[in-house]
Amino acid sequence: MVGRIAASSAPRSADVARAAGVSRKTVSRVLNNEPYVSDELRRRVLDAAVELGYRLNHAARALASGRNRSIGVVALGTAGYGTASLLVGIEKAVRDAGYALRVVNTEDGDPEGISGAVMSLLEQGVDGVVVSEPVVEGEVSLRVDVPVLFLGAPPAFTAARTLSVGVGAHALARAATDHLLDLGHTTVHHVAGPRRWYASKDRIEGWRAALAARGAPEQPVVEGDWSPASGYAAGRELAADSSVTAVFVAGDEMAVGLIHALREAGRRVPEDISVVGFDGNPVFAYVTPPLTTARQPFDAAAREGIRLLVHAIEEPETDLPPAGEPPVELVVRGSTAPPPSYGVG
Amino acid sequence: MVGRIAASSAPRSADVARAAGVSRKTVSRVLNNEPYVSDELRRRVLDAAVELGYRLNHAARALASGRNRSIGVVALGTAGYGTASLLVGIEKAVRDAGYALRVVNTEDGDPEGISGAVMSLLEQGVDGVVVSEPVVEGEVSLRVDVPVLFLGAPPAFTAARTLSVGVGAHALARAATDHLLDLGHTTVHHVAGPRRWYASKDRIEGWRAALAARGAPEQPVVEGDWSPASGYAAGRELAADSSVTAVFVAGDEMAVGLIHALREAGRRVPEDISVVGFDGNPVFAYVTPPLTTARQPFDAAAREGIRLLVHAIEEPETDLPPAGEPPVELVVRGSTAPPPSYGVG
DNA sequence: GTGAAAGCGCTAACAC
DNA sequence: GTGTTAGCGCTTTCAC
Repeated sequence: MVGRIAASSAPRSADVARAAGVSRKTVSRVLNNEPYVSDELRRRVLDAAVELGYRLNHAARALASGRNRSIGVVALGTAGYGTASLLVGIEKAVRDAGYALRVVNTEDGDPEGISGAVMSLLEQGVDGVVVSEPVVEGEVSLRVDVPVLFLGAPPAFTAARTLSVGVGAHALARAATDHLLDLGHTTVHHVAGPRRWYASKDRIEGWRAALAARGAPEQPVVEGDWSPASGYAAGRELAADSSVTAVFVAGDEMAVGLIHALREAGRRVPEDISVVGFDGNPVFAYVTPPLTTARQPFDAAAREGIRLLVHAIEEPETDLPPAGEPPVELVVRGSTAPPPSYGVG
Repeated sequence: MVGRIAASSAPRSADVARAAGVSRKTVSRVLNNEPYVSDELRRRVLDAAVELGYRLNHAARALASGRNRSIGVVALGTAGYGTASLLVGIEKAVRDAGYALRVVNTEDGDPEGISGAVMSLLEQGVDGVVVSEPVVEGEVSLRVDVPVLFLGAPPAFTAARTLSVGVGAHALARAATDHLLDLGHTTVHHVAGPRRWYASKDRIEGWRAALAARGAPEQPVVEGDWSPASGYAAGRELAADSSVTAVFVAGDEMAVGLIHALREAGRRVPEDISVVGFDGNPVFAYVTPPLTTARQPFDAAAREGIRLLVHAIEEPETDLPPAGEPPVELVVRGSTAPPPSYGVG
């Protein structure tokens, strides 16, 4: 048998062990921060590893240990502020927890797409899965043996261990509607996202609850698709109805489109019609009029969700009580005002 | 030796082989779409795999074969439209190529942060790395034995095999400036991103080239940080200078902030001052005035970059000529107009 | 066309 | 505290 002469091949843990004059197992212990290694050996191993430019092979570790130290996320393939903010928050929380992140987008968060994405993540070997803003609850039943976190919605499919962390959308929608009602509007119209999205339903319900609590008349929901163009279309529709004085829109971008249509139709915002958006993208503080909006706690939700998920991965036995919902934050800017006085407009 | 009784443990390729009545190697061949397997056996193996709910173990495959079928991306940890669009494009291209995606963000794309991120990706076992919009060229020298693609900038560090795909920022900046000059403005001011970003430099140079080509006087660059707030600050500064009639801003969000400041200061856009943004976020078609902007070809750049990267991974021998730059796309909306007539304003 | 043996780089259980 | 022995589940020779 001829020895491998490949001088430039990457060093393995055996090389580090040899260089440090210890066994491979000791190297393994040091690399995994396990106890029962003398400080002296630990030093020697670490020095040797740096010296050789050694890099641990995660695949081998995963195969031998059964643990991957990685988390997979299923996200929506859009560059929208909400989706992107959530992903950034997830990545940071995952990295801080010492895990690697694998991402699979679904073009359209339907149950089949999501289950396919989860499947591919499972093949890749993840210790946990995050489903970011699943669109609908479905009867997809996957054999998933790792914990699954649903972010921004209740579980969208059955799995052995599911967790779920909301963004407080119901309370946020209610606060947005209450703000308009407090200003003196007799009722509030609502432009929602697509019905099949859980996020849409949640906001609709919050809006409805606020209306019901004040005995305000409920209005038919106008349905958009999150795009500014759909908000614009909704705006044209609502501008035609002279009784409209206040609108709660389920997304900032739709709200901007709506305001544009309203102004084109000669309706002033906020003098004639008040508008509240949803999300909290800071850039809309600089449009005319600056957009009043319900800020979603993307970061806090991601952090809290990953904390729960990692706990479920590392200590499957003990239940960790979820922390309370993050505070409701309504950002009042210039797109809301009291309704026009009767008999004056 | 007592057989494992764990009835619920996940099936392995040996189980599939047994169920199909073939050897493990044949299963492997079928799963990897290798030739020299009879259709009949192929069918039997596939059926058995589905029957047992078999899922391939990527870690084991990576360990045995040395290939991971995964690509790592180093991105900026921001939810901005540009970064997010690029990531969405990368994910889709990677998935279409049959690879898995691993993501590591850097809080701040400095050389140390990037090299740390690349290192962690390498440990995870990726076949290629994408560095999305690195901030600066640095003297970071990593021992990277897989191909590295720099997206939106030239190579930021040395590696064995580097590729780079631009977004045509220079040409885009030049087109934006030319548009303003064509309208009759005698010169164009520029609000840039942070100097240490490659993206900022590229745009500055395109702007400068356009000015120089017409013999237009060059103006000092105002530096922002991509945020709308920094655009607002730049707007206050520029509003104080009555000679300003046209501004090319290196990012849409800064442009929106700038316009807000201009209008607050009593300068009309576009009547008094024309503004062009950069990126192409569609929502800004719905603000007042609708923003004229240079649209970055995020998707095309990501697709082309990943095509090159995958080629470099799979056929390291042959060089693939990069396709031409994508077409320059200037979206003219309402924030630009001819300069105010002399003696009238 | 198909199968048997060996081993990828690491960690698990055990011995010392 | 430390080292030894056996695999993790797959793909790779190479024989048939």
